Amino acid sequence: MPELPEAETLVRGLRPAIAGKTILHARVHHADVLRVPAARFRDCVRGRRIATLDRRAKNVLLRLDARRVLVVNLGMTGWLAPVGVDGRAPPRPTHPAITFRLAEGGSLVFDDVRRFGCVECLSASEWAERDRALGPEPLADGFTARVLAQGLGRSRSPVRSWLLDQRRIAGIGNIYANEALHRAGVHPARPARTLSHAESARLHRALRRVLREALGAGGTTISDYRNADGDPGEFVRELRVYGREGEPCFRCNTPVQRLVFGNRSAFLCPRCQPEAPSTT
DNA sequence: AGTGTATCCTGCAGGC
DNA sequence: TGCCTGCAGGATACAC
Repeated sequence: MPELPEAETLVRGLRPAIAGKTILHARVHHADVLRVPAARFRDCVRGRRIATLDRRAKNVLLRLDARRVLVVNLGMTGWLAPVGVDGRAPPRPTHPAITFRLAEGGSLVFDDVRRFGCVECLSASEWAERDRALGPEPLADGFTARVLAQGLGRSRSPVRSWLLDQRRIAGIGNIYANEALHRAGVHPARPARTLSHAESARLHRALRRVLREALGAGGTTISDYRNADGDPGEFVRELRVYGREGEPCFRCNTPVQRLVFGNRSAFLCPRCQPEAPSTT
């Protein structure tokens, strides 16, 4: 569910409510979202102050004291809900996996229906190693059209698969990969290195634009995603291909096609996104 | 270096 | 009403 815009929206909503607070203790309802034994996890976070909240790729980062980082990968249905913090009353989490009780009152609940999410308490060096393995942030200043073109140029994999690979570029998921490819007029199955300069420049623009617009709309909610206030994202209204199989392309009226490769659905307009390279 | 497949888990929609 | 299948925003491991 959550890609970069959803994780970022969640962090922005959580920050004022959670930053500066202290974790009294953690209660583990479902240990399968952890990667270490529950007792070790609880010891790692107990009594720690949450200095700041950040995002990297699709991960929510809670920077704790003692140089520890609580890394929350939201998976498909993960959500962080501030419950009873500063007198707020968002919708109750339905499938709590971890509850962080806060010393100042209330708690932060990691809620996850499918439990594909993952919560880890890492040392500074463990996090640094993880961080290094992730590709560049697509909205950062350093992510230029040239950086994208160079990355694409080295790979034979389908460009949609390339975009989903967090080691190559961070934070892109299936929705925004498909939406950016449609806006750029690039077929998702095209081998990455066959994109022309014009195409990779268009893809660069489309990616940044789609991510920024989605951020402005508070992300995309298909069914589960909620921000820190429990509200859905509005970008679903702006989707041009994702989930629109058989419906007309907004640009040319050709029915949107669904393809399956890399074990995931790809959505495209066969007319606007030709299989052969184009230079226009 | 690729790709297809399976896995983790729950819920929902659609067909019968 | 129930039962079945397929599908879902993610990430990983495996064999080929």
